[in-house]
Formats: sequence, C-alpha cells, structure tokens
Amino acid sequence: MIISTRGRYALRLMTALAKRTESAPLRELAEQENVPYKYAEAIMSSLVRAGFVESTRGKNGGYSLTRAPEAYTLAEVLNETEISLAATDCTGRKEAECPHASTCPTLPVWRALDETVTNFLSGYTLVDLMPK
Amino acid sequence: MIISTRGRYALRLMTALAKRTESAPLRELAEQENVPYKYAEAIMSSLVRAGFVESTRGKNGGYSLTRAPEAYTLAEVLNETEISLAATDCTGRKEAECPHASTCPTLPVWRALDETVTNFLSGYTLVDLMPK
DNA sequence: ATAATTCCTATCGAAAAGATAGGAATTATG
DNA sequence: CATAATTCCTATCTTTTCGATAGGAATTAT
Repeated sequence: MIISTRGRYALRLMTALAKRTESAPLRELAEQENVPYKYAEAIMSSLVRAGFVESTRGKNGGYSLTRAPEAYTLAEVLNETEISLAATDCTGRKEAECPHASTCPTLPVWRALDETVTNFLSGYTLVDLMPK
Repeated sequence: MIISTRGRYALRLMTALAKRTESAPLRELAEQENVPYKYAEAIMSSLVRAGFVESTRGKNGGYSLTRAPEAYTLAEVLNETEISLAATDCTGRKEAECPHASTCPTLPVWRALDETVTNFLSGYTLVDLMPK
C-alpha cells in the first residue's frame, strides 16, 4: 500500500479547503470530509509545517491554502503526509543502512519504480480530485 | 511501501533457484540469501501454490523453477507474494466495500496508478535481478 | 530404520497506522 | 475583561500488519 488513509485524508481536507474562499475552521472541514477531528488536527499541523496551508489562530481562525489548487501536485502533498512513498525500504529514508546497496542488482529497479510513481503523481493536482 | 520484505525474499529465493540446475533444498537457498528458514518455508509454499516453483518431498527433495527465469515477470511474482500491490485500499482486495466508489473523483487516479505500477513491473523479469 | 526434506497449523512480538484525550496558547468580540 | 472559538502541543491507546518462530506430521531416498 503506497497511499495510506492519512495521505488520502490530507488530500480530502485540502480539496475541501479549495472550495472555500475564506479561512475555514477545521471542525467544519473534518465533519464535511468525515475525517476524525483529532486525527485531522495532526494532519493539518504537518501541512502547515510544509507550508501547504496557512493557519490563523483564535476565534474566527481556521485554515486556508497558500496556493491555487492547481499548483499542488499529488506527489508533493503525499510526500509530505505519507511516511514514505518509496517502493521499498531499500530506497526509502533508511536507504543508507543497506550494506549491499552498491552491488544489489535489484536496487536500480526499485529506484526506477519510485521515479515512475513520482512522475505519475506529479501529473495530477488537487483540481483533478475535485468534482466538476 | 509497495514492496515488502516478503516479496523481496520471494524474488531472491527465486533468483537463487534460477542459478541451480537441479532441485535445491530450501535450507541452502535460505542460508545463501539470508532469509530466515522458517519464513522462507512459508514463502515457498505460496510460490508452489501459485505454480511458480515445484517441490519434491523427502530426502534429496527440494525446489525448482517451473519456467525459464526470463518467463517470470516481477509483476506476477509480487502479486502473489505481497498482500496487495494496490496503491490504496480503495483499489485493493476490499475494493467493493467502499460506498462512494461510483462518485469518488479520486478513485480513477488510484486505478491509473495501479496500472502504471503493474505495467512497470511487467517490464522486468527474474533475469533482470541476477548479477551478470 | 534413519535422515533429510517439504508441508501444515498455530502463535508470538514488534512496528506501524489510525485514532483519541486533555489541555495550553491565541484571538475576536460583546 | 470574560468568554467562546479556535489552533497547537504532547502523550497515549488500540488495532492491524508484518516479520519471524515453533513444533511436529508426512514423505521419500538410502
């Protein structure tokens, strides 16, 4: 499974945001998208950290996108919210750990697969996930 | 993570088999490939069930491939040994469960991703994983 | 009879993923 | 200034998945 619930929630929360003109409180977004509120909080905080959304705190606060919806590719959003999009541990974050990396005949295949997936996901944006 | 340890072990055990001319006992293969013996047993049994390898029981028994190495694509081997190669639950085995499938704007993207991955993995065979 | 093997079933343990809880900090507003 | 609505922070819980292990039954060559 490349794409977990967490990543899909992130995309849904962002498309929900994309439909709004003003900053929206998470309570509404989460309810609308059927994402558990507290889980949504955690996800949003990573999106803020990544600079994908902006937050305003306090009463009347909420979240808003920092770009136009068509300016977010699925690849970048998922890269931020998933643990790893990599096909294997061998090409993931702990990559450096493998002592056979230099001779492993399989590694190049996984790398090419990663690239294929990333290219694919770079070809879609938030807009492609919104009902017309 | 699309490709887990289990799938990679399967590929390694099969490439190890591909180097042999005669039926090879699992003990040797597992040792050679550094796969825990008992885990290897479980993996092999699914490969036998899938018809990818043949076993002969009893003393002097062992396993052997049923085809030439270049006749196994990574896609088919991994499809058998991984829980699911699908990008999401939405397109995996439990697919039918989702009540929004017919209207979900995201589903076609996951389907296309699955197809992209499958196509990619169909382009490689066991031979591509063997050192020249 | 024995040794070497595959096969079967059950279970364990660790890690990851999803989800929840409580409360601190911030801010608009009456 | 008090209050209500919000984001932010940290910790924890539960469930599922994944990797691995255990014990022994069945089979077969010698």
